[in-house]
Amino acid sequence: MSTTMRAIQPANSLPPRPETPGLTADALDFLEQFGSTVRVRQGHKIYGAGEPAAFCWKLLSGCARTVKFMADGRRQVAEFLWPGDLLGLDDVGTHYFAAEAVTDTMLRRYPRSAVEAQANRHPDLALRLRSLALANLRRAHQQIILLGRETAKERVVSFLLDMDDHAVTAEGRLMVLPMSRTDIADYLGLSIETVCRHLVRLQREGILAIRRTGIELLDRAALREITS
Amino acid sequence: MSTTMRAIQPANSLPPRPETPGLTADALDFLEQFGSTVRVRQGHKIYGAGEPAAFCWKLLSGCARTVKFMADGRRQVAEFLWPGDLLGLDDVGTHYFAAEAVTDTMLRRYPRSAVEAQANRHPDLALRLRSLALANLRRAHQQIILLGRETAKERVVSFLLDMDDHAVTAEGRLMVLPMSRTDIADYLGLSIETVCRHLVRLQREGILAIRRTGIELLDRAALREITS
DNA sequence: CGCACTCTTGAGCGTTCTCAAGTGGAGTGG
DNA sequence: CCACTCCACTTGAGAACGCTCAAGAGTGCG
Repeated sequence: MSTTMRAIQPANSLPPRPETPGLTADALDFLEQFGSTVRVRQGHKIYGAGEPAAFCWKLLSGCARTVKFMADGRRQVAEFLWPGDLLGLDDVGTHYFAAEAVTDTMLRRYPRSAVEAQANRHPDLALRLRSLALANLRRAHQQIILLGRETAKERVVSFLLDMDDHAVTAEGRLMVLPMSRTDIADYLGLSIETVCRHLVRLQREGILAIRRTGIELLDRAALREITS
Repeated sequence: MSTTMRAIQPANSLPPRPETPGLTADALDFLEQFGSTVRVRQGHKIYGAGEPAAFCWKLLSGCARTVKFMADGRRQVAEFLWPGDLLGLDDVGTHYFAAEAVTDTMLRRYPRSAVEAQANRHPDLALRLRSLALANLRRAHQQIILLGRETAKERVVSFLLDMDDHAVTAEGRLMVLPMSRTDIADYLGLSIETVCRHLVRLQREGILAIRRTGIELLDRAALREITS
């Protein structure tokens, strides 16, 4: 598979919506000796669907996505990745999803053979890897509920609240969304127009403001009310 | 979380649609000493959402489902479980989904503390647990694509092909579906009426026959064509 | 300034949903 | 054994939500 494993949960004021265990990266630190740093430019692939899962990756900077195409071109985005997140650990033989850079990214790449070998010798690393897989699984299950049973408006709001934990810029209020509307639509199982319209509708309700460079959340309580 | 971990992949003539690694249950065998056998009747809960994940379970016989309710009653079924499948292993602290018996079931129950303790000492068990988590993750990702980007007709057909691997009766052709239409609808993110209508439509096309006790697949090639 | 691209807006359509009624077994009690 | 009830499933009609197609607005870049 191609999703990701969230390695570090940043200590935000708002707790992240996916309730992940408090993981730190320390148990992975001694893998550093096997790592190499890679740069992937905006829009380019990190790894492809169907390719052997020879490496796993840690996102150092930028934003990435995991995607899968259907035969006729329909696309599903499974996850967005943020600095500190791990990619490619959830595929056994070959990658199920592809991974692509949403913005210019820097990554650290580790051979899977080294990871597996170390995991065999260090129970704490094995436990960490399992915890990461389970944290990913929980997020996948949350996405299943979102896609299976939430309305378009609820999906957009859920997305905004999720992004609120990740995409906040240093200068306060404005939430910068590095991904395109198309990415958001394919992540939420909607059309790009539906995403647009609901954002505009929320803006008219005074809940948010759409800016040139991002979105400003004006009434988080109202957003949380919508997702109930 | 509350989904399941598929322990054994039965050697069917048709390969199962989710490409899981070839797992056998042997590495879990020495947990048997900690297990106890439990019977859960049709419709009753095995464990509830939000409850501490104190046990994990192996389904010995019958069929089970993992479900989650939204505040207003909307329901999502995450998975159906079959004999040999493991439940409850994918939750860290508390169960995210609930698990319920679709039919009368027999289960084997293991304390998580014992599982964790053994996993710490036996790297092969730790690896097995991780493989199970990753197999579950892959199936969750397949469900995400189904829910995000497939049409109602495609979802119903995907479901039928999945069930074809599990629910086959000994007496040949008839596929017995132990779960209700409501379960199927909540699994596929559809309304019960939409599931019905598409089944009838497929029957009219001569692809299947709806029987009192189940469904007979008449043209599997046509079904596979639909999911492309 | 013009081109390319993303995002927004509009109109109309279609799939799916909701609400409602009807059907048919399975089980129960007379 | 036959009514009666209950429940799951099916079928129908109409509405609603989200999609498609199309055009327009805004932005960045050469």
